Amino acid sequence: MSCYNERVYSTRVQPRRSGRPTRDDVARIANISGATVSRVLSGRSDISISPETREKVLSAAKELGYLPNSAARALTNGRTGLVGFWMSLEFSTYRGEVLDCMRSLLRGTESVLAVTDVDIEYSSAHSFDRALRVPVDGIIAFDTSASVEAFAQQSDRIAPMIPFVSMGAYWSEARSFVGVDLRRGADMAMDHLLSTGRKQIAYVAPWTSDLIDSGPRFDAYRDAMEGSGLPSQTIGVETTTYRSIKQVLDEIINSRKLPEALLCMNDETAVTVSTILLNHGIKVGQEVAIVGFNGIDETAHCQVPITTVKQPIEEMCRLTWQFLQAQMEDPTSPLQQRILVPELIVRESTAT
Amino acid sequence: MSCYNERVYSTRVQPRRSGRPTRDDVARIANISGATVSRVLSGRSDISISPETREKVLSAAKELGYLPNSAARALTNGRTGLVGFWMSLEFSTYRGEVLDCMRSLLRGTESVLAVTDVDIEYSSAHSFDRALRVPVDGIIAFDTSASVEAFAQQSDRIAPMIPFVSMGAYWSEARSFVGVDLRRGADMAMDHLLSTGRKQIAYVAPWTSDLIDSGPRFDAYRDAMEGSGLPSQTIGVETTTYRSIKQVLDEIINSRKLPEALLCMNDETAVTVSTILLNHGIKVGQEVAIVGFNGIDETAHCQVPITTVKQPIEEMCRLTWQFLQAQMEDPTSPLQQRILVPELIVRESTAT
DNA sequence: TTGTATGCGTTATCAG
DNA sequence: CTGATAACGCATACAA
Repeated sequence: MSCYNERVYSTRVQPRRSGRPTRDDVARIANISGATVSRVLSGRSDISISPETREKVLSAAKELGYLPNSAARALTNGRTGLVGFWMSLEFSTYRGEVLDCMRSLLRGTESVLAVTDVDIEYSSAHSFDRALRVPVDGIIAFDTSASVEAFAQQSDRIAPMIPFVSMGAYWSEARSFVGVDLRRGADMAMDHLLSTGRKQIAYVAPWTSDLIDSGPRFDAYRDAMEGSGLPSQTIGVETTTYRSIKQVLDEIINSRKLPEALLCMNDETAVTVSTILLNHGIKVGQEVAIVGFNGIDETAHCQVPITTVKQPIEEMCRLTWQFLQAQMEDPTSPLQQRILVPELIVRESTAT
Repeated sequence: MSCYNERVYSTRVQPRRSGRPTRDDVARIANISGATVSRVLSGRSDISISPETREKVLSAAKELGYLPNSAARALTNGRTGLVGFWMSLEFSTYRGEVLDCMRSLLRGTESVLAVTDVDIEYSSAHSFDRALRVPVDGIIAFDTSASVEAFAQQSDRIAPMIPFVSMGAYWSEARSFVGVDLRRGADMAMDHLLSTGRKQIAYVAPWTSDLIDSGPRFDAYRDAMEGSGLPSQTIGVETTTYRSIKQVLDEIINSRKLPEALLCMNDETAVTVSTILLNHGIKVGQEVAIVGFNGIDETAHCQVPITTVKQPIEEMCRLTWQFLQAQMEDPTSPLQQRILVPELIVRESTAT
């Protein structure tokens, strides 16, 4: 390159150098080549390094507080060691239990879980784009209906390249998944309520969500009621907080229109409903039956233990991780799809 | 370079190419340069592109299902747009509420939260290394004592380079933090118990954790008891599950050695303890006082509302994010440190 | 408006 | 055992 052709990149919009010390900074201090620094710091045992060199590198690295740049590493290696876990970070006990389980599974592994918020309420495209900013080797999408579809759609081509397994209540046939047949679970719950003689059964869900008039839980409810020639009744709550549920229930109770049974879209709601009824002196189980979904621990230990449709969390997570590992090892491996059936756990809240 | 000097890197151990289409693949299809593809896909409005070119690029990208490689982008830009959120993914309601709050804060931002499991039980160095594999622009460490220390130690040099704010009960003076003075909160709780005449007060925590004989909560308990000339009594539980708490309590109740008050290390434990006592027909509040920590919603709505030391979640998260943003904008900005005081919320469980 | 060339910080290959 | 260097995929300064 001739001297008059020197390029001077003086005015970059954004500084490229992060300011952090790099491998070559370490090399300079240690008076050896950058390649050797890499070798030492790679921590591989199949590479031989002279003790003095190793020492020089390590002390230089320590002095500088050097930390390898993970983006550069990822670019070179073609892999990051990260597994993206897409889920709604909106809090729920069930989600917490699932996260807990997944975390235990990955603990012994080389992979690191990077949990990303995929917001159900917001535009799926937006969440989707954001979640994809995390450089991962594979993705687990847990209970994120919108994103699964978006991903599957855009995925005509890209999908086969990124290891992806969806897990939970929603899935796309185009990709690998471990699904839970909530419809079946809800059917079991309705069978149970109807076969124990309940006729006035209402479905409880937030009217701000899709669950209020669609999805496997609602569908099962509606079909069962119609199948028995009974009228449906939906109780919409603002949110699943104590306050807003109480507001709705108080009104119903005061107007003496409380049904014989309440099918709640999740356990938290069921527990709260139960508490409120009990505070009104209503006998949960005898007077009013309550059923929840997911099977969180609390349903077993609250004042009146609650009947619930328990998700097979452990098996779901285990299979998902297994499927994803297979795909990460061989991206061309065939799709793996499995549907699990939840379990109806009958407790006092639906006693006769 | 002369022809006899051609290097042929034919046999790489690991394939470098991920197999996914790259920017230049798109360029080839569209018959234009890679730079232009970048320009189109950057979505910047201050760059002028001819309509036909844009169209060509977009359709080629779509055809290939092209997705930019985030690692490469990060390397070039010097930033990833990710914020690392370090926390224990071991489930607890309090952690869930904090996560929920943080997520809301970042929702409107350009930044994406990448939640990483930092396991308290395991070697801090291990967790630490794993968490650092995520390429982030800044780090929030929530209630992760070991990692904060490890980071601060290693941080003599590196620390100033990576924006880092710790949040919650643990912090290092060497870095920015938003702390919560749990000691003060626990002092308030003990004052309350003692001033309402309780003398036999026990401290409840898992004996498998450090909390059983150290930390702000235990220290406050011990000091208050000693200060009043009262004997300390620690009740160690295996875990904070219903089963293991019940096992311990049953024994104590049967041997008629139940204290007048129980200071529980967290709300979940307090709620469970309360439930168990109530099932034994023991009047919570009158016969036995119960205090929890953190201030989760449930304490307000359970059978007997529980007195608790409430964490200032919202303010804590807001300040932390504010501090981190400042550091990310200007890495040389001075440390920001703040300590918040929790609030004692008195409820029926400590009624006289 | 578009193409060419450079560098981001690594790792792995090849030549000493 | 160590040093030089070619990629990895992208964004931008510069030239055209």
